[in-house]
Amino acid sequence: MTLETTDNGKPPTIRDVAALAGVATSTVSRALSNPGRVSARTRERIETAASRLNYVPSSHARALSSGRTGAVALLVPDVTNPFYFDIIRGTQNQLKASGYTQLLVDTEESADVEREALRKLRSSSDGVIMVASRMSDEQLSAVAATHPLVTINRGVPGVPTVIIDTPASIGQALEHLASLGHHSVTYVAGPAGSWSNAKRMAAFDESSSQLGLRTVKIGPFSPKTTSGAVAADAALRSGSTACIVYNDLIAIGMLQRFAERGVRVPEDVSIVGCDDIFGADFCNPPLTTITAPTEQAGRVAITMLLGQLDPMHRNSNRRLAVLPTYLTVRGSTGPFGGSAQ
Amino acid sequence: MTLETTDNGKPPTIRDVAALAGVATSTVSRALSNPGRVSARTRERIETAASRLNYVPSSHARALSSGRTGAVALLVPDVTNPFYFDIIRGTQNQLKASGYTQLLVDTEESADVEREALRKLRSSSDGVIMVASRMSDEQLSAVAATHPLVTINRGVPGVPTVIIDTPASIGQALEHLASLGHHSVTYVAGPAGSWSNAKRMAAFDESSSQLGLRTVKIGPFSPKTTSGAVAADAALRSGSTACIVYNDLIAIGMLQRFAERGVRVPEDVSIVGCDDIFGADFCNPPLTTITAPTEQAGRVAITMLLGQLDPMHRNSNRRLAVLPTYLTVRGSTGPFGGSAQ
DNA sequence: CAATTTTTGGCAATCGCTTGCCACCGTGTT
DNA sequence: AACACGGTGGCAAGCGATTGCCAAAAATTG
Repeated sequence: MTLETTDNGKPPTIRDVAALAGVATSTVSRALSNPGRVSARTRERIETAASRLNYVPSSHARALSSGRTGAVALLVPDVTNPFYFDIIRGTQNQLKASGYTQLLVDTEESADVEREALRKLRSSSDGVIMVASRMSDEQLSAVAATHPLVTINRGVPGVPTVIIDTPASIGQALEHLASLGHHSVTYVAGPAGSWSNAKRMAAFDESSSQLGLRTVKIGPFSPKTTSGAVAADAALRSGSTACIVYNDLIAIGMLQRFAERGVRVPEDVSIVGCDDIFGADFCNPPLTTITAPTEQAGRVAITMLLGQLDPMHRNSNRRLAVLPTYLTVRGSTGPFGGSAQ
Repeated sequence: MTLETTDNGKPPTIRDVAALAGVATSTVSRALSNPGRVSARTRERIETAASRLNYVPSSHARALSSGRTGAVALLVPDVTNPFYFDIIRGTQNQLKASGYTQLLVDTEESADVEREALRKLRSSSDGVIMVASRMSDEQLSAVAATHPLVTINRGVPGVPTVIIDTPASIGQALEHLASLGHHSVTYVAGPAGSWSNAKRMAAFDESSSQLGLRTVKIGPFSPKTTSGAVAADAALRSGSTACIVYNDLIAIGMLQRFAERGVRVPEDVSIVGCDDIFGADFCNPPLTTITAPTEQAGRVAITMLLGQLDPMHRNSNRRLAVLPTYLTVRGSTGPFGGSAQ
């Protein structure tokens, strides 16, 4: 039941409200966005008028004159990668709670697309969250210098970042494998340009040498289940009895391939994934993986970004958040040969 | 390498470009958005100037004066439901191809949230796609009357719609079950307010009576894997040997519960899901399901919406698209007792 | 009760771009 | 030679808000 009293066909503007309330537009503007600035009586009159007209301020007009857009852009490498689902959900929720709108952009795992998107969005958003950006440190720093920016899973000196500390759990995963009796472990690498892949690989190298494990590395592979087939075949050829895989998507693809080839998991080969995405708990066998607090990452990133925007929160101005992860053991890891030890 | 020649600190405006090119702002505006309107020579000069300044028109200013926002809102009941992810991907891709921006909103499966979002977005988007809307027919018609709207999986008379015709394949699924020897089939219902649930249930009723199958209905259940446990227990109590489940999320949850309880699928009970979401192919056992062309649905919806917006395309003005589905048989269906027949 | 301070509300400029209307220019027509 | 006309480009009026500045009104003070 929309009663647009001033029904000239177009949606009501601030002027219509002002007229109905018998005040100037400036007063309406203040009453609505800066309550303390007008007396309670006038404010009330204005609010009544506004709701009678079902008035909604034009975000564009507001953006134009105030410079604030009320929107935050989220740049994600691939919207269909389940890993990002919960990040998107996290940012979405946190933004809505603060009255912001989310602009979602799929950057197709390309630095160029990221750059192009940034160019366009710079003027139409108050800030940007970039997830697993492929851009160079210099470029990201440059962006951060002119526009509020928070990165997720991409550390850049001087740029506020939230990091899901998957590498920290890789040691734990390797210990888990070692204690099951594995001596040789393969790292199945993700995309070449990926920062998190580099970090995971480095942690793998370090921990495995500490544990005295023999290691092999294969890849890079695209982070999709379809890469699993090649990865699985390569893993088999590597001669290791266990794999740590860049992410669950590839790991699940490998599981499928192993099933096809009659390779038993975990009797013939153990698999550890990363991220604990949707599906990791119900694939066959369920995947042992490093669980990541992805939704929290989204929320924290927004909190940090809003902190940059709103001078109120300037105090709580963290520049870095490192979120802990943990190993979730399921059915895809076990002793080689299947004998409990 | 950003060379903002007119570097006063702020991003360049159309005025800067005009000055550099030695023309009026109106000419710049036309050169950029209405190429035929200026001579080739001036246009070129302007384009050079614009790119030298790295000029990007302000979408807000443009929206304010022209009324066109270049944005389309996508209202989705739950951004973390994998079913919607390919829709999001589809709209995203199609929009980007047409130079539009996507505004993603999670409506939390609530008609109220939908209404509120619409109120806000009406002025900040050129059109809206609503997926599986919970609003009433009247409300949706009212929205469509004042704002370009396309619904997905929610038929409303007079409102352009794209429907994924899952009900059409339910008959096929029932035949499949009947031919495996099942005589009693349970429908595991989705949310009460859901249009697609109603349609699927109706198709289930009709086809099952045609096939002379005994039927039971249980539910409603929330479309999440976590509902699967209750649903599985209820299904067992129903005494049927097979289930058709509102969607794959619930179906996968049921699979997990059955495994916990030691109920074998498909020997003890057969399961058919709907949608063929991410995960349906690698759960245990892989799910027989009705495959839906979700990404295509997103693309088609955008095409229809853009058709409403752009007078150019007014001719290709379809009001309804029905996308066919098909049954994908995997491991979760089989003869009762496990004996091939 | 006059003087001073604090509130409250209005005026008008401004944000960056679009677009209707008009003027000018160079050709083509009669 | 006078006139008409299509092609170009400029002028200026918005679009719907915000906000600095100022004046009137109200509250406080001595």
